[in-house]
Amino acid sequence: MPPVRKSSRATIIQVAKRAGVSTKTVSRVTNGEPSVRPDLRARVEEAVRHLDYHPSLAARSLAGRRSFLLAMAYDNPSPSYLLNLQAGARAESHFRGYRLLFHPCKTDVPNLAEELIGLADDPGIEGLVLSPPLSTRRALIERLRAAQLPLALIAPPFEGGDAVTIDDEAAGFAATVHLLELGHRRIGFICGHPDHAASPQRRRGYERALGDAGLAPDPRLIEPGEFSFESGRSAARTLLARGRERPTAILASNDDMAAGVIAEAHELGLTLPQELSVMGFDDAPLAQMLWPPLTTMSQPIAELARLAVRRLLDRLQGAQSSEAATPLAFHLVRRSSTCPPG
Amino acid sequence: MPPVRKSSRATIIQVAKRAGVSTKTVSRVTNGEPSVRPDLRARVEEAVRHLDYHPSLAARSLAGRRSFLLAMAYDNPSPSYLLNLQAGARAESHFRGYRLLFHPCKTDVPNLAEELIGLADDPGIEGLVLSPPLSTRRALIERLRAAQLPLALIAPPFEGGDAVTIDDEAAGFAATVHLLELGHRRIGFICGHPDHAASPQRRRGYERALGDAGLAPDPRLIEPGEFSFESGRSAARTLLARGRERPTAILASNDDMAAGVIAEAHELGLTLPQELSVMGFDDAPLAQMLWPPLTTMSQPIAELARLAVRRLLDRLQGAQSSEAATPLAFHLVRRSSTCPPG
DNA sequence: TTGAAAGCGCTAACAC
DNA sequence: GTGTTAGCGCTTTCAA
Repeated sequence: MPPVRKSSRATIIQVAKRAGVSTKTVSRVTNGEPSVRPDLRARVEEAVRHLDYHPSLAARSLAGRRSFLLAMAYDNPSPSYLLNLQAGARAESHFRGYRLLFHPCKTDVPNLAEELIGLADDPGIEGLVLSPPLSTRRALIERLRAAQLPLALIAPPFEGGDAVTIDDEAAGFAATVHLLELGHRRIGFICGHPDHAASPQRRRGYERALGDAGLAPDPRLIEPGEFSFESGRSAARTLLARGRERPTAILASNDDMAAGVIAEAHELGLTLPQELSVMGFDDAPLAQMLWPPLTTMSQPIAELARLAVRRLLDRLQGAQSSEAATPLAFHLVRRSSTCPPG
Repeated sequence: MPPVRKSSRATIIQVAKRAGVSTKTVSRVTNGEPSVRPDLRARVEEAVRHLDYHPSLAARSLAGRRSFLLAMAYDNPSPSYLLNLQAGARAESHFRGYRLLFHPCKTDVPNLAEELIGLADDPGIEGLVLSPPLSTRRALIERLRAAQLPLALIAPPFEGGDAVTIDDEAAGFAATVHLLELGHRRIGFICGHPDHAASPQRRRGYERALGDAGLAPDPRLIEPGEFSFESGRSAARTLLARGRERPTAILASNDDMAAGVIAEAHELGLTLPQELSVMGFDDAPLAQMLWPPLTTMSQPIAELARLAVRRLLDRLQGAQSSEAATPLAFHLVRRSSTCPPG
């Protein structure tokens, strides 16, 4: 089985010859090492351009004992969320000269840790990006850390130099303020998956906004959820069963659950948004496809993944920037699912 | 910048030593070449197991001048569709010992062909999987073929040994039959993107089903679309503007457009599904999050990608199975967005 | 059917 | 700051 496409590319030797330097100097230039005289560097760069030289990944890996490979593992939380994460992680990896492999997996398989550690051997990854819900499994993460696998955690529910998060409290606060400003006083809240860091934080923001408005949080207005459409729907069923006491607005911790609220409200024959305002988090494509279009808090998902990869690569390359990352910001996207209480 | 994780894995030499054979024999065994005496093969396999030997990708690539790398290029048609495609392609690649890189790109950048051809040099991919809408750009594909880049095309609108499709005509037929069986006679149809192979085929199925039921297709019941939510919505606006003449059911060529139809129907104050039945294609997660939940034709998207990769790899490895692939089947998923006309 | 030897293209270590 | 040399771990001749 011969290769179908022979590359016949220029090698480092040809570049060195043309530039009149040694191969080692070419290597130094292509690797961005500082100690090369500017004139030599320029000659090498000219030769590289002229010969359209691309260093062979295989040779670099073999000689340098590094794979230039990262993996991102996930257990699909939601297609659009995941795709955004992929895009951000890919962009940063690419920018830094790394390739990124995606590794879908199941959170609940018994030896997931071994499976992931195995990635360091078989494809030979240098580091692993873990996205929710994998990044929330404390035991898993401890196993991986013990195995010396460099990690980047996206939005985990605990601290660590390798974690990158979002300012969920502020987002929960801002979302609630939007509803308060519209005039709502009975605002229902549907929590996210309890394992996820965002969940308690968003709830804290909600409660703080209520407090600032002089309102005491009512436990009967707060329902658990799991980030799924179905969990949102059943939470809405409970919240809306309270007759005249029911909330005039519901804030769901993500768009999928908000879709569940909307479905349930339709089922109950409520007129939206007049009889019930609904909000979500994420600004997924879904938000625009619901009826009415969903007001939601948009989060910079791709940016989060990009940052996670950047920090991972920084650490891999020795820059000990181990202080925690500053949380990224959200913003409100107003659509038609919210209005003053009717 | 030293490697952070030194692998210190067993090499082919140690395996050869333990098995009492030459490295070449080990190589033959690990590559599944036939001409090795069973007893030697057994000894090698024992040694491989015992030493937990994994051949080094880098060394294999360098010596064998192959990268064991494939890429899949796409311009996000819809998150869940894409994720399914990714999953199928990944599964088959992995099964065959290949890694798969994802390459998101923009259909309309001027030198997309060069960008993709570049993938054969820089990461050094051996083959490229193209998914819609990239697989529909004839000029692009011709450039890539001319560059000798082995291709797999997912659902392109034209023939070719490297194309894998779905039986869209049958699907359009089956969907229409479902609506006819419910008793509908005025059935609107929203076409897919004109570039996409599926579009005319689904429409053909729709018209054939109508014909079989003794109905003449009415051009005023057929609207163009582009697979997007917005295009579905504006098509619905047109179709539903016909007063008493309006269709009692609308068949949209995908779920996103069906979501647009539903949004428009809600806007118009129609009661669904009694006053309007709606159907889509794909069975995306979205279908379950709409109100009412969407009846739709489910397609084996992951399977399609898997098949595309299989055929690509077969060709790369010399098996000239160049006859066209048999189209894959759909099936109907009944939910609540369709009912007898009321 | 099997093995010996010669690289694949690059980087590491060490000299200069 | 720069060059030389010896591999990295495998596959490929080609000979036996």
